[in-house]
Amino acid sequence: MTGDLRRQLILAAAKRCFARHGFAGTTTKSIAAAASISEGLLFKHFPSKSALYAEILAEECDADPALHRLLELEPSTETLVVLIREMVHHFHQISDVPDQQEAQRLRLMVTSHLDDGEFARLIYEKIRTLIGAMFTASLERAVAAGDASRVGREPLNLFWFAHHTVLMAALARLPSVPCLSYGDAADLERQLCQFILRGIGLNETAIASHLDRELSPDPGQPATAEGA
Amino acid sequence: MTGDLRRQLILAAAKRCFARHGFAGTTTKSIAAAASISEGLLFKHFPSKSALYAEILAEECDADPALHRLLELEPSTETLVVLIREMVHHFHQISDVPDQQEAQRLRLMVTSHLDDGEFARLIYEKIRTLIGAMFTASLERAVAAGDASRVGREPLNLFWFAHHTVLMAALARLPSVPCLSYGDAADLERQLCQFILRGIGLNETAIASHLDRELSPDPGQPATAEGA
DNA sequence: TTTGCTGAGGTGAGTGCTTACTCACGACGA
DNA sequence: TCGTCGTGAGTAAGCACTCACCTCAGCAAA
Repeated sequence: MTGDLRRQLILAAAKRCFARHGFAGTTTKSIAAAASISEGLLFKHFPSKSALYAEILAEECDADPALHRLLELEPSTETLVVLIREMVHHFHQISDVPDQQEAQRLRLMVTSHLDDGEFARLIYEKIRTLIGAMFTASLERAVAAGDASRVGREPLNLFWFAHHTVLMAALARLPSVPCLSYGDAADLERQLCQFILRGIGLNETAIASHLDRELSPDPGQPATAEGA
Repeated sequence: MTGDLRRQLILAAAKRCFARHGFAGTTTKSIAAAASISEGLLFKHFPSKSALYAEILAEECDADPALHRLLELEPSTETLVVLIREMVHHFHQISDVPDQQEAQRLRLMVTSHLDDGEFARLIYEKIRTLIGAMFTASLERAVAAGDASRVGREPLNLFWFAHHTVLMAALARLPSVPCLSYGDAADLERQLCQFILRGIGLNETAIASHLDRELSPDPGQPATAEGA
């Protein structure tokens, strides 16, 4: 077993532990067990539990490459709808596939809010630089095209509101027994999309035409709409 | 010092500790210090750390009495707007007043989502029984009055979406350095209200008329719109 | 081929410290 | 002289972290 591979295995195991039990709730013993090694070896690779945790957080800061596909689209009402739809789908699927990469990222993100918020700030900033411009530009176009009404002087806030909604909805479905039993859960993604699109100012006709246009089942691996 | 009073002081101190550092991150020593007593006395009042934690969670399940004021209103578009406005205000103020009762409740709520979700389910259920009917009835009236368009077969989901949005917005502002720097933060409450009211289907004219109607600064202690 | 050395991968029994929790005992009002 | 309030020095277990030691491929001299 080469050192670098072992290192990656430890990081993966530790991420699972930290995501599920938080920093204080995770013991180095449990990490070592999850990685199927001795505690001694763990400390050969990482100087301390904190250093290991810090490295996981830093690693998670790297943005999702699948996201970049969205950024090549032309700003438009259509793009706006796609953006929201992908974002909703991305968060929605987190709780469907258990113990998955993205679920861990969500947990780390939420944990950070309860802590000093440092990690969350980094992620938010990364999201902002990646999709902020695309979102506001698309909203501008939508307003110009008569698809949306202009709302307030801070269109980016609308994006964050949307992000809040889907993140919290995903969090509520995270425990093995979901915290909330939505009525008509099968249609949940669509309801979320409609709520958000109306919220950011799109009118009913624009929503109806653009949201229905793409009822194609997701082709292969759909782009995720952001990073946490 | 009477036993029952001491008990309450311990509970209050422990709630602060648990809310800030989580269950695993809190030591009985720190709780005793926060309550200005010895560890020994702590265990005279509570058989274990877990029992103390459980009692705090159970206590938090009791609904907010201030909420009941809202429930005496007649279901209407106006009531709907008031409900959302109060909910937004309630969550918004959490991060303004640091180390406050409601902030602890928010932390416990979020922590539960990362854990087994048991506590969160109880709270959600309590909220649902308290305001579910009022929300849906008001939305019905709004639709009937031409103030809102009917959206989907599950109006209650819309309420949860709204709840998600404000809860997450509050969470983002919880750390001493907020995770997000909203543009034009002074107007944030109003922007959130507009986002949500549009999201649940109210039309622009209804929002404009009802939201502006009550720009009166909150009279005394405003009712909080829910329990977490 | 054999031998001996090296250095990285890996272990498990420690280390001292902290944790949750206990207990013998003092203070004191009823 | 009780019983309640309260303490501080315990205890055993668990914690992050260390260290002496083992294994074994790789490699070069004999």
